[in-house]
Amino acid sequence: MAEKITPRDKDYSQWYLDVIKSAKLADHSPVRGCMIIRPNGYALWENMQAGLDGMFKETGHQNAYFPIFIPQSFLAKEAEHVEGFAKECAVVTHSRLMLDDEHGLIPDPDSKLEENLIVRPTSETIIWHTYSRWIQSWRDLPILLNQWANVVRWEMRTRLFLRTMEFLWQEGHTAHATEEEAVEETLTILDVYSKFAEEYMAVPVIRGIKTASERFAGAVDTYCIEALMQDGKSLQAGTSHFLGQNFAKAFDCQFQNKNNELEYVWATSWGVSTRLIGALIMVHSDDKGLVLPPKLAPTQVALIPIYRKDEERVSVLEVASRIESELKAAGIRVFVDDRDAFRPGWKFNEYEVQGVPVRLALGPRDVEGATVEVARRDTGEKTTVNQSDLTAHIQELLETIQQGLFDKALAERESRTTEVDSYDEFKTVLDEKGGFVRMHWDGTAETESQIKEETKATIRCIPLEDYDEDGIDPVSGKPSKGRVYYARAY
RNA sequence: CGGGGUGUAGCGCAGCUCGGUUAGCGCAUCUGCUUUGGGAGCAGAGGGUCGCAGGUUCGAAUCCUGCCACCCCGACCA
Repeated sequence: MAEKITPRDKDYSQWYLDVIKSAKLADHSPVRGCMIIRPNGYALWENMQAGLDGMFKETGHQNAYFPIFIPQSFLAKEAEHVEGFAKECAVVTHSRLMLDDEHGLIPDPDSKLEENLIVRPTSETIIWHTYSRWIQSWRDLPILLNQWANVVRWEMRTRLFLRTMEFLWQEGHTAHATEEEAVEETLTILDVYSKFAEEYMAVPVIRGIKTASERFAGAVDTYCIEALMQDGKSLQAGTSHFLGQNFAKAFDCQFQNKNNELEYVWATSWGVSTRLIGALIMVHSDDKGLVLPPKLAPTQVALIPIYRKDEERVSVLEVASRIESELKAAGIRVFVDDRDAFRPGWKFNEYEVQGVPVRLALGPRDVEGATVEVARRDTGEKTTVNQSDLTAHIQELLETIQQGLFDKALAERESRTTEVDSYDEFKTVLDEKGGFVRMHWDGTAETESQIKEETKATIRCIPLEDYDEDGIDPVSGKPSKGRVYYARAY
């Protein structure tokens, strides 16, 4: 691909799309708002799934699968839930097509369904319908399930990975006997999400709770992790909801507790999606293309053999293959690109654009001196390493890169987080610097929506850490219990 | 749904104002030779119902009418 990537400071959105395109992560589909996830993108998703899935299982969850179609009547049962999702549902009304002389292929009017089916925008309704049949006693609780699935939300404006009409995600749905246990579950998952974001994705996150206006439709409380992108905008990277007894009441899901009383079941739901890939791109990548953290990179090390004559080819490939075995034995995901159809320079560029953390070059000079050229994707730094030290060196380097990416992202976020005590300063910071702005909030929806209207900034969250501090909301002049995180967001 | 714009090769575009004979350019693709330590060079080749449907005309990518699709801004978006 001879395509140039638009620099970030010229056009950030275009840069984002260029990175995705040149790293071959995804394509636009013939259907507006949908995306084709290409092998490079899907491999990344598989690594994310593997990491998260392991953590879910460690915390006692099991996977299950519920159907993609939900009876329309189910969606009507929880009032706030309907309001939140009704405007963005794909509806199935017919079961077959027929050939019409005038119009060609049309839905067969005779096949109209008795009840419309909704393509799930999320699965609370069908799952709580099911739970109401599974749960009778406190002995049936808790239920700790997760499912990996696709969902559809008919969005007006879409962007690859960040907001698509169909996306892949995991959704956890748990049922508990007590409020305390459900709240604890919500927070356990928030921990899992922050740990995953920070340790695997190398993306630092703010953990917090959403205000009423940003809350999930049907939740009592929505906890979230928020990450700051390089353009100073915030991205909600994961949410964990305490649903109270709302869905249990809507689906009549009661159990007999230890006191022999009937009680509604307490619920949580939580999810992260392919949007995480968008976050990953926007936090680490640069004007040369994708930059991936080693823990999630499908290929951690790309080895490029260099040769001219046939006898060089033989000797170089022999060493390359030995290095490949050694690295693989150490659990490193290495790929030897011995394709003759492409030249070394082209390959160097290819792996840079695709974000492979470490590139090795091995030519006749190296074979002679028993060395390898090692290049880092994140810093561009090149060194020459003795073949005998290579495996240990790479292992250490991958950890260094992983940590380096996190440290850099954290430093960036900290430098872009500003505490302000006046509305004027708030606006100035937002326009000139972007990022998170920590300001006192009086806790009212009025102030929140006034600020949103005037500045397009929203309260990303009320943070769980560093919150308690009495003060005054500079917009309303009313007392405040602490500083919240404001930002313009995706 | 309101405002603006665009449909010509896989992708990006020119040509349209002022109709004319074989519709062109860049990238990509294919073949051959030379190349290979940072996106190779040269030579040749393949690839098009000009968004769709009508109309005007000897003749339409070009003019007229209708339709369709997509994009941008706004509205909307847990």
